[in-house]
Parts: sequence; C-alpha cells; structure tokens
Amino acid sequence: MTTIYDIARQAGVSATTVSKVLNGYPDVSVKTREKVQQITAALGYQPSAAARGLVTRRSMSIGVFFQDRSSFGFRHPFLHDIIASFQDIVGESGYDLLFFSNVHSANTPHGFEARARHRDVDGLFLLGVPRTDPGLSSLSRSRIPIVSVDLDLIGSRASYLASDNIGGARNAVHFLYENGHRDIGFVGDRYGTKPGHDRTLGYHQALQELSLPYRAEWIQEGDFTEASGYAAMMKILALRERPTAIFFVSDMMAIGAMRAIREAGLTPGEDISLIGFDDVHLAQYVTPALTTIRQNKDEMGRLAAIELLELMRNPNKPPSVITVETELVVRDSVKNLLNVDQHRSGKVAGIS
Amino acid sequence: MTTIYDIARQAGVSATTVSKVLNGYPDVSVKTREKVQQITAALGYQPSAAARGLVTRRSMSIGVFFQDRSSFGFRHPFLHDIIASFQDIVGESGYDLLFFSNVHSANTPHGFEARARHRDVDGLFLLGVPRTDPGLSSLSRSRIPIVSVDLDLIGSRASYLASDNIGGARNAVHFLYENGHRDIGFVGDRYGTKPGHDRTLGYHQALQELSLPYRAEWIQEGDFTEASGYAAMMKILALRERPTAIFFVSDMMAIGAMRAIREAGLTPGEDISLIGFDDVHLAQYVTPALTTIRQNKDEMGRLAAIELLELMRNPNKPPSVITVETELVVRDSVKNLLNVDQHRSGKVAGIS
DNA sequence: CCCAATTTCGAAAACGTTTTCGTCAGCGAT
DNA sequence: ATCGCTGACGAAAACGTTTTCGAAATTGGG
Repeated sequence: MTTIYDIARQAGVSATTVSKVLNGYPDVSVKTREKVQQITAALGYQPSAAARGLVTRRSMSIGVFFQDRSSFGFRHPFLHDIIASFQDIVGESGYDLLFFSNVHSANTPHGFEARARHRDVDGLFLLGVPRTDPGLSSLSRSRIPIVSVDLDLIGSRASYLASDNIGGARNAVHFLYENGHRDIGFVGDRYGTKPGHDRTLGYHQALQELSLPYRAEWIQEGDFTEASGYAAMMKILALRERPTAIFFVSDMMAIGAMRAIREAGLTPGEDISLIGFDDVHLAQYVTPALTTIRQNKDEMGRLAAIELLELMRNPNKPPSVITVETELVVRDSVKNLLNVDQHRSGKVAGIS
Repeated sequence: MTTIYDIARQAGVSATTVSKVLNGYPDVSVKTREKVQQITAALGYQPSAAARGLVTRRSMSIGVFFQDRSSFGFRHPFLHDIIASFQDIVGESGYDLLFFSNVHSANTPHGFEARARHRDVDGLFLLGVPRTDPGLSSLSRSRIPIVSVDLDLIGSRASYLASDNIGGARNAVHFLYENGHRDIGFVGDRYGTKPGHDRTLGYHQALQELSLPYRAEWIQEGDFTEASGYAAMMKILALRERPTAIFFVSDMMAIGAMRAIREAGLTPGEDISLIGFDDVHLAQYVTPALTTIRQNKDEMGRLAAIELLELMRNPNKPPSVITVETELVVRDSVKNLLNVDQHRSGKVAGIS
C-alpha cells in the first residue's frame, strides 16, 4: 500500500505536510502543495479510511438498518426507492451507505446501537424495522444521529419521517364520497404498524367528517400482501349488504381484492370501487388501473437525507417529525356514482 | 468509548490478554478468560472496526457497486432481489455491505478499485454496471476478490455470474414453436449489454435449430423499458406481414407491447402472442398474465455470495464463470396455434 | 539592520486494535 | 538439584492517519 509517508519521501517533506495538503490546511506554501498533489495523483494514492476513521472518529458512512422482508414476509419495492433517493443526496456530501446484515435484533445481541458504534457510522437510517423490535430502546438513548421512516422512534438525536398517512387516508375517503359513494369499506393493517395505524385513524376521521355510518362488518384486516387483500375481500363479498367502495391501506391488498371480485363474477371498478395506498409501480398496469394515494418516495428519501445531514452537521439540532404530503392519483378503479357521463381517464393525474 | 484497556484494567490483566480472549486465542487460562468475558459483556463493549481494520487490513465488509437506474434510466427491481439473497448468505459469515455512492465512474476519479482500497473492503460485488464503464479496467487487474453479475468482467480474482441467457432465449423460441408459431419476431437490446447480447444469440440459434426464417423487419430494439417495448411494437404493427408471436428480452418491453397491441384494436395473447424474459413481479398481474423466462434471482444471489466467500477465503482460488438456469413460466400470453381445445392455465408453473 | 509578526514546516502523541516474541513460573522427569 | 517443557501472560511495535504545538524561516516595518 502506498501511504502518506511514501508521498512525503518523494516530495521531500514530512508526512504532516502531506496530510495538510490532503485536507486543505492553509499553512502550506503553494509550491509544496502542488508538488505533493502531483505526486499523490501520480501514485494513485487513496487514504486509508480505517486509519483516518481511527483518529477522527468519523467514517463518512451512514449505517442502514433495512428490513426488506419484514416480519410478515413481503418485500416492499417502495423502500428501495426511498433509499435510492436518499443515497443520491447523501452521496453528494461524500457519504457511502453501510447496510448491516442480520438485521433482526435476535442476531445482533447488543442491538442496533452497538453495531453502529462498532462501525463508527456517522449517522443511522432505519427502514422497515418493526416498532416492536427490542433493539430500538437502546437507540432512543443514543447520541448518534438517526432518521427513521414509518417508525415513530423518538430520541434526543432521532428524527422521524413518514407520509401524511392520516391526511392521505382522509383524502381517499373524501374522494370516494365525492364520487357518490356512501357505503365505504376499509381494509386495514393487522400488525399495528405506525402507517397502518394512522391510515385507520384517517379513515375514521373521514367517516365522522362526512357523517358516514361506521359498519364493523365492512372493516377487515390484512398484512399488506396481495393474498391478504384477496382474503379480506372474500369476507366482504360474503356479506349480504356490501359497501360500494373500499379503501385499502396498501395497493397490493387492493390488487388482491380485484382478483377476488373477478372470481365472484363481478367487475372491479364497476360493481365495486377500490382505492389503494402507496402507488406501487404495479398500480398503473393492473386492470382496471388502480386509483390510489401516492406516497412521494423520492421526496421522502430526499427529506430524510437532508434531515440526517443536518443532524450530523449540527450537534445541537433538535430532532424533528417530518411529514411528507401524499397525492391522489386518479385512475380507473373507482366509479363515479353521480355522473352518468363520467369519463374514464387513462392518464395518471400528476405524473410528470 | 470503552476500549480494550478499560477492560484490561478492570480485569487486572494486560490489553494483550483481553485481545486474546476476544479473538479466541488458546493461550489464556479459563479463569482469566471468563473474567474478561464477563467484564466485556457488562460494559457492552464493542471493538472498533477501524482500529481492527487498520492492523488486520480487513474490514469484514463487502463493497457493492450497484447502479440502480442505469445509464438508460430505469430501475430494475430484479437486482434488489439478488442483493437481498446475496446479503442473507454473506451476512451469516458476518459481513456487512458497503454501498458506494456516486457509482458512475465520472464522479469517482480513481475508479472502482481505488474506492475499494480506500474502504479496505474484503470483496466486491458489482451489479448493473455498464460494461463500457472505463473504471472497470482497473478492476480486472486488481487482486481484490470480485463477483459481478450480468457483466463479463474477467480478472485474476474476478468471477462472473449470469443466467443462462442463451439457453433461456432458446427455450422461449422453442416454446413458441411448440405452440405452433413459425413467424417469430424479436425485440432485443439496443445497448449491447451482455445479457441482451446473449439473448439475441439464443434467438438466432433457435431460429437455426428450427429452420425458421430470419426476417429483419421482425427484429426491433429497445432499452428494456415499457416505453421502448411500446415503440418497438408499434413498428411491428405497422408491417403488412406480422409475426404471430414475439420474444422480448425483457418483461417490461413485453408489457409495453401489450399496450400497443390493445391500442391497435387487437388482443395480446390472442392475435399476437408474447413471451418475455425475467419474470418480474408485475408479470403475473398483467392481463393477459405474461408467459416468460424466469431468472432465478434468489439462486443468483446465493451463488454469487458463495463464490465471493470462497474467493475471499482462499487466495488461490481461480475465478469462475457461473451460469444459473432459467425456467419457463407458462401463463396466458402465448396462444396455442395447434390445439383448438387449449386450456389457459391461470396457475404459475413452478411457483412454490 | 533589528525586531516582531507571519508563514511554513515537522516532531510527536494519539486513535484502538493485533501480533510477535520474550519472560516467567510451575512442573515433571532425570 | 537441574533441565527442559509447557502454559500463561505482557511489552512493544505496528497499522496509517490527524492534530497540536513549537521551531524555523521568511517577511515587513521602522
């Protein structure tokens, strides 16, 4: 390995001086500066991150705890998009991303915090970690900057970011209402995730705001997967009195429900209207194309990155709760009960 | 930070001894060993990866160069699945994954190799890197273990893994043939990626094997995206003599083509048969459900991991070329021209 | 020219480990 | 008693940086 000493020798200066030009210190003459730079380039020298990190206590890397297939066994492409956007931003500031393996805390005896310390990461990004994970408690007391998404982690240096799930859910119900629907069912989240909880809240709020009746038999629960949406729909289809529209807390469940509806000999979007949440890639390709509440993934990643950068830069920055707006995407899966001459728009509203 | 010296002091031994018990050296008595272990646990001590890495020259991390939106601007969920599977395996051996930011080598002046050296990664995993990237040349000469997927990187320590793209493409064409199709079009890859190239090769081979005519006007090119599939299909639809079936080198292009076919007033899977490649998640939800050649993502990740682990463990291991088998997934998008009483299977062949 | 101020440079300590090698004690065999 | 082993331990060097602080060299003002 070529070290700082090799350069020093060739340049006829001390290692200290080399270090200084590499780090942009001002107290070195232009002449030696240029000489050192030239030799550095010629040798293709790269500083050792380990050695540097040892003394600076920083690694220029951000630790990521990312539970892809969460406890209920599905993969959420959604989170990948957030991460990609996140990395774009922090990458501009020179940070690389360290993805911890074996994320379930069972395998990481000392929990998230210890592993972060071990690697000397400068910050932490949490996605898809179940809020019940016991390893989280050590994090809330940690002094390492953290941003988590969809996980209401509170701590002195931990900010938390999520879509406006309550507002989004309310918009979904209001949209159905505006299209003449009064009997509105709901398929929620069995696991009590934070987003699931908030969307349920939004549903209930909207019901109240619109003076719509709460019908327990129209409420089902699922686990965000296509299969669970199918199962939930089956139960609703078995009812003698059915809702005219249903709000699903995830697109995949709505898509599963479409299958159930079709199997019952009915037409989704015609006999029963559906609206989802997320706007997964699939939503626009399914028939009928799914009307949904889009989560702005790029914006989520971007804001998470900006927040974490700021937390890392400024040790006195207090944590925040960041909410990013959702957006109604109208496609073809909810029927307008008021207007006969409704037109089905094949276009995606708001897509640029 | 609690260091090895803190433990040593409390245990009344030297730092050397502590280090030895932490690393399982045999020359320490059971008594002191247990004492040290107990104190270590009590203090929640975690060794500094930087300090350790500085002396051992290993980091217990694997660098990942992963170009998500590749030069032609699409995201491939496919690669995420491979990475997840890869990480599961290497994680068992204690490796974490370091994702480099700013992957396009323009931003990484000294290229992949220098960045890997900088971080002291023990191995490298490459996905989605265009084979034209100038930064690759330094890698082929590198002595750091590398596994790349879909990129025929050769080097003394670099193995390369891909689906059996030739065989898969041949199977696709043969399957169309078995269903009575003789006029078989092709939508290939404009960018000359290695997989695209191999699938084109497979198409040509199959044509020869089956003594089918090569019709230049039935060959189009795209960039793997839905939009480009749509465009390619438009051109083919404009022809006076159309093929009865088309093989697309990616599912997304086939899905785009479906849209074009429908807009032309025809029915995909009925008037024109389609077969794709990849088996993306979407494929089973689109109508008609897309018949395709599945790439075994889990297996790819798993084999890549095993190969890299072995390269890292054994400095003398020669590199290999690893091919993983594809699998025909029959759905509803190719019509059987031979049998009138064909049955459309809604089931996905081979899904567990 | 002299002194003070300013530039420019380098010695040395520090960061937290691992690893080599030597020391020392104890012990069994002669 | 002596010798040689073995088992247990520690001193010290090394890994490649950064950073502090003092020394030396240069400059500028009078």
